[in-house]
Amino acid sequence: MTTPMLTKNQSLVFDVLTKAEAPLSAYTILDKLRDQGFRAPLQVYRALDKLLEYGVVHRLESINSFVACAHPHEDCHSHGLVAFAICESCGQVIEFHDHEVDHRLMDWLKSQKFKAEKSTIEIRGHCANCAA
Amino acid sequence: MTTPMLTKNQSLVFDVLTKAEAPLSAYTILDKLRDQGFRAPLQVYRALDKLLEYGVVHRLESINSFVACAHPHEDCHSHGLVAFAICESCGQVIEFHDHEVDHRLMDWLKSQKFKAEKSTIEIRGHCANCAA
DNA sequence: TCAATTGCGTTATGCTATAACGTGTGCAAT
DNA sequence: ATTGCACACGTTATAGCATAACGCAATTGA
Repeated sequence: MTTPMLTKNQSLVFDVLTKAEAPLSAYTILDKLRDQGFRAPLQVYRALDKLLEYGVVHRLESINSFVACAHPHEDCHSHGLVAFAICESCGQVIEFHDHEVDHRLMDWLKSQKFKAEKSTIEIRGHCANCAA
Repeated sequence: MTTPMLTKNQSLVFDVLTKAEAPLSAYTILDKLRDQGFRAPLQVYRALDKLLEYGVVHRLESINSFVACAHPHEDCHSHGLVAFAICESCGQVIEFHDHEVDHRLMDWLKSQKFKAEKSTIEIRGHCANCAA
């Protein structure tokens, strides 16, 4: 999908996520944008919905947070499953695409006649820096 | 880990999950146990915490729900990663263990010097019955 | 006996997400 | 030009998920 021009709210939310060093919750984003006129959660969620749809932002289900896509120039939908390693100390996220994991899972789903639509692969732990 | 004797609350919660045909949220479990004397969310969450620790229940992060382990006689921790296919129509969950996906992800994590602690693999879509 | 641990019950609170309403703007079709 | 539509936006209210903090009771082991 080609990403269309972002609206003002979408740009504000995207910028906050891009500049962040770790995933942010919707309410954290809201707080960071109060000075820009944001007042309610829906303003954030609506922008996030679009950014997710465009594939430029990912949602991390296991920590109820959002992160800018680490590969902004490619289409995340085109390189299959996305996996995330999330450091529970520093919050850093490493994004990972692997066709082999992808194929293996898809083969299994096929054998179950299961039609996949959305997938989540998230590993929580500690990154190289934080693993004491 | 050997599962110790369950307490009364833990047994009640576990029974509800075992008899359910789909994952249940903590608040749904609470409602089902009001007749048994449950009054507050914490009673459910505390039982769930223990059941998760014992490995007899799984948490589905992407839908904020809980499901009894499909392989109650084995130790889910011993066969590596667990993956779930979740039907968005009927709610049915198929649990899946695959060493190849496991190894592949673990190798990648190792290459990143990332110490994995908890993992989530969840695929949402439609099961064979519900895929129109 | 005393202290430590564990489970339990209760109240209150905080965090996450969406429903439902209405407004304004741009744009295409008639 | 006006009508109708689609879309983004703003606001208030509410629903749904999860935990903090308190105190009590039972158990265990030094």
